Amino acid sequence: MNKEHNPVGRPRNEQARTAILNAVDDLLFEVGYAAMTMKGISERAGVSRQTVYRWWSHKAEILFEASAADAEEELAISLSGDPLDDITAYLEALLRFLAHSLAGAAYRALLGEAQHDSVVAELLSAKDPLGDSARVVIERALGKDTLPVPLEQATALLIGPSFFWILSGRDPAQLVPRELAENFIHGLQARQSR
Amino acid sequence: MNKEHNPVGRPRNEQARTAILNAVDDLLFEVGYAAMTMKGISERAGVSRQTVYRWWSHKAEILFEASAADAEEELAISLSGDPLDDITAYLEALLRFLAHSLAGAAYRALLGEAQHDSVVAELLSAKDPLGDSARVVIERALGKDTLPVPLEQATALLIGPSFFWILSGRDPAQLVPRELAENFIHGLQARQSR
Amino acid sequence: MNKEHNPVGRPRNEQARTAILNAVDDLLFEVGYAAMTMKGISERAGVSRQTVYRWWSHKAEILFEASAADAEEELAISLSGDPLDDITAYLEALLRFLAHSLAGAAYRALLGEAQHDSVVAELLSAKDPLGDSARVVIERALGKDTLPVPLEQATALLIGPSFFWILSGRDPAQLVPRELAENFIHGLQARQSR
Amino acid sequence: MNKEHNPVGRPRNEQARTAILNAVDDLLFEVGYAAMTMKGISERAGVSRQTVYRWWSHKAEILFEASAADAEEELAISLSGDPLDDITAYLEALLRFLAHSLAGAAYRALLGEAQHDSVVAELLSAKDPLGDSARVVIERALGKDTLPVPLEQATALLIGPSFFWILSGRDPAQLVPRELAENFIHGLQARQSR
DNA sequence: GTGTAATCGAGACGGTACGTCCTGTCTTCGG
DNA sequence: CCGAAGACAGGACGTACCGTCTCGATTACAC
Repeated sequence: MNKEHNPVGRPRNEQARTAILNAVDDLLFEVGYAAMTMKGISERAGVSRQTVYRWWSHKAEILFEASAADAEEELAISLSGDPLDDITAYLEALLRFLAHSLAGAAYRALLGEAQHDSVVAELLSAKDPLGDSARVVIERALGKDTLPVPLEQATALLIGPSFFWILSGRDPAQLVPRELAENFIHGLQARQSR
Repeated sequence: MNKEHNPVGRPRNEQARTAILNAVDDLLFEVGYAAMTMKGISERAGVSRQTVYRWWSHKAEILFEASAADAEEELAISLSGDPLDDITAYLEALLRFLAHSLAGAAYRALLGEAQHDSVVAELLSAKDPLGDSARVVIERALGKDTLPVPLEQATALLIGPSFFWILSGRDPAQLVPRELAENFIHGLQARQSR
Repeated sequence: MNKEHNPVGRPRNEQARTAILNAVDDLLFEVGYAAMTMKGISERAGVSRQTVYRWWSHKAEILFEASAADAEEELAISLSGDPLDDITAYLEALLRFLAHSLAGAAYRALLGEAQHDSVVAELLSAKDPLGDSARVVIERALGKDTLPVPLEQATALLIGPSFFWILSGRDPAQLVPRELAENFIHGLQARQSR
Repeated sequence: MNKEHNPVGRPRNEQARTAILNAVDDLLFEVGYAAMTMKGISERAGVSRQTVYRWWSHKAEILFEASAADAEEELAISLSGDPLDDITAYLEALLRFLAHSLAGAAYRALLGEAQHDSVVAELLSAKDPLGDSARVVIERALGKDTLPVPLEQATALLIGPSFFWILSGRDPAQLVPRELAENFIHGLQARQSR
């Protein structure tokens, strides 16, 4: 009733699907995004090339599907109630994600690709783990209605500095999440009190 | 006296060099970074493939050399004396560069590539047009000694939000440079007055 | 029963195979062996370069396969019963093959290549159209058991003079097969009667 | 009087010439004819590429010049007075030359190349070490006027079998020069006595 | 001495083939 | 219909040599 009602023929092999997603994860770690090829993925997954192409068009899509859930999870934090603590915790998670996590490496690779491949750009704009997680944290920690700037801009103020720092190749150890959090909150308050 | 006075062998052909740099610029605009190939560059420049490889190893290197001067120029602003005006002007230049300029497209492509190619990453960290320009502006507009945070972090606070906004594919028209500038300055002042 | 009954995967394209063999024949005639390249062959055959390399490693192998059957056919003669006539007919066929036939040109090119390429040398020693045909003719025309010298040496005596004449670039018209045949037979008989 | 009377400009460097000829000899032995390149020759000789091209057009020309004298010397034999001994001695020298000598390897390489390169063919027909040496031996050993066949054909009968044997890749040890010599002489006598 | 002219080294140049790799599609057989 | 296997056209990869060229430096002869 609720499924494709008459899926005639042999059903999709779920083992093949997960083997491919795992292969992509492994290869990202082992050889990097650039050296990752559709051929390599299929061979690593022990799957025919056609099977990969049947379900995904680009390696970006596979990588996106393979890492999206991890990204969401890694960027979700439990709130304490204290705004400064919460923002700090979020920035710590963000830095960990961007600089040290495999899902974050996948995200950076995809975002890099998106700069010169509109298909990947569209993929990313459809599901935006950074923006989504930041929106949630800001709403919960600071309140949606008391924000002196639109929520979307606030996410950019929150994410931007760390994002730039990591993507421009700077050392993540030089960044202090608590200071960034203070700066973010005080900046908004300064605007508010004018 | 001050130059290499005995360059043995046939000298490098300067026309070939500029033809290659121009070809890279043209191709970036016409077909985009991903579809730009060493073969395509050499053919567009009317130059042998070997000649390209003799002087550059990767298309990234050529693009970097072709766009570095433009980037520097586009990000340099003349200062008025008023900090808010200056920061605003800089952010306007930054947004124009990242979102609309050819040199900016080159920069974004290279930065994207740097996420999964350490050779390109090194290339970019050697010459950092965004950081350099931001450092200059902050020093001149706000004074180097009165900054409540290290200069390097301040550049991240200044550049980060716009950088994230554009690279994550958001609409540049939704960003108001003056507001970003106010936020940047007030945030720093709030820190200072604590 | 007698064939590979389970050839997995897409079967080889027989059209591509014959197109390549024809292309090699054509190119040998049109541009000569030296100017014949793997690239040229693939383009002439309307076939991808990979497809050529998939089945043959060197142009020599293709040429060998393309001309072996023709060589065998051109060097096979129908026997009359008279030894002198038969040997004469064989030498006529041999001269025609070496000096005027396309398959002969292929054979000379391969033999030339074999002088400085051991891979080609092995190829030729595995299938030796001159030796094979001469062996047959001598056995049938003169009898195997009455030969005063080993069969193998007899083939060298039969083939050698014409072979040297042509390969050293001398004019085939100056060679009279009947005289060579007489000389060959009388030489053997002289040995025999001692 | 007998030399170029006014060779203006810097004279040719004789050291460079011999260095090139030696390099060709060395490379023929070390890497073989096919892998021998003009670039490799110049580098091995410690000479600029232009200097090689100034005096020779093809590697075949250099190799020819480098080996012609050796070939002539190796194929010249001192006559004893007994025809059978002389012919046998010549065939021994011929086999040694073709199968084991460096100059012989050069000759085979050039003759091989001549099968598909008319420039090399012309080179070889201008100076024919095998034919020349065989003519001399036959004239001296058997007398020019008593030959029952034209001298040129006689050389083919003498050289041909060994020539075919070696160039077709057969084992030189299986060939007995004395038997070949007997066969050659008896064959001619049989013709004569008819 | 002071041209003039040819040689030599070094090495850049436009070209072209090399053999390999990956792309995305296809064609077969078997589940 | 799905999937494994693998052939196919196409095209870029980076390398090697080709034969030519453009330099500066050298080495002879002629004036």
